[in-house]
Amino acid sequence: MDSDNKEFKVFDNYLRSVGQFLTYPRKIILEIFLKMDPHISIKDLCLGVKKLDPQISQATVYRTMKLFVLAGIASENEFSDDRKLFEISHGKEHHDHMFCTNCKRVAEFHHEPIERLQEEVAREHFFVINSHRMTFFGLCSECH
Amino acid sequence: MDSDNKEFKVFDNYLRSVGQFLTYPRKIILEIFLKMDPHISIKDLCLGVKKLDPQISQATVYRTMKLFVLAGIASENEFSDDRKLFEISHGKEHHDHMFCTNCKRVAEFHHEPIERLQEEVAREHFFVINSHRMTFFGLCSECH
DNA sequence: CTTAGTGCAAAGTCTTTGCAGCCTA
DNA sequence: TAGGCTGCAAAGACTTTGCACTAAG
Repeated sequence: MDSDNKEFKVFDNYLRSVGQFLTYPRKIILEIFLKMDPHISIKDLCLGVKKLDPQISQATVYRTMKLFVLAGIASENEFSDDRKLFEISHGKEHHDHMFCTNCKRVAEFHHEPIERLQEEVAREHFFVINSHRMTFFGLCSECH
Repeated sequence: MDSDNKEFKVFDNYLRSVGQFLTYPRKIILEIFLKMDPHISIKDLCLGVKKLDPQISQATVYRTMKLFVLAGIASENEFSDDRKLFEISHGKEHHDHMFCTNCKRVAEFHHEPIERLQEEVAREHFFVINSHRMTFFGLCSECH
């Protein structure tokens, strides 16, 4: 496995910085996370992990995903009531999402002019933006 | 109570259209919903309802909020893991949100140029937008 | 009389946690 | 040896549902 790629290094560094370690289950979970669909539910992730090693418990997957978020390599986004998905966030430029309500697929996009306007609007309202989220809901090119 | 204002009418019409009725518990819940904080959690709503009539059950509040959403007078938005809030949506122009991560307050804004760009971006990606959501996370003017 | 609506409690779902044993520095 | 780490099962939080009863046309 490519356990020497950037996410593994970032995660390992994070763990060391808080006195923790890149253990075997954590490696497996990260490996699966990187390998599967880039927008994945914790349920599917658990399935993938179980398939590779049935020994690893769901509790560990939950605990590890929280660590991924803290380490900055993953983020979570709720697209609908029953679709809270994780995605890899490390090393990716900020982006927004288009969620197809038919096929449930998620596409990403980035649009600089909107980004600039968002900052401007926030400034106008004396709001200090830390992050923002924008999602389109509708039908992707294949579904309409 | 102002049970003849527009939300009551819209809700009543919706209910009739699906063969249901604007019952007493539904009236109370709508009254409280309109009266309390414009961005409210179901928990707080239940508290408000219980205060006015302890007889009304939580199950009815849950069931009624679903009806509000179907009727188009309410919408739900998740601002953080533990803050899923309902707001009145009927008769309001589309708007986006600024969520203060410190005081947890929600402010609304509308910005036409961004709206237009969003439509343009969607078109560029052959995505048919049905709705969209944009939220800023950060500190409001009072919190920084 | 018939259908919808309700409260209650039980059941679901998703997520977290306590704990005893295990592993690793 | 001292932490952290893990699986397991139990506990929690939130939401939905089955049911018997009530209400309304």
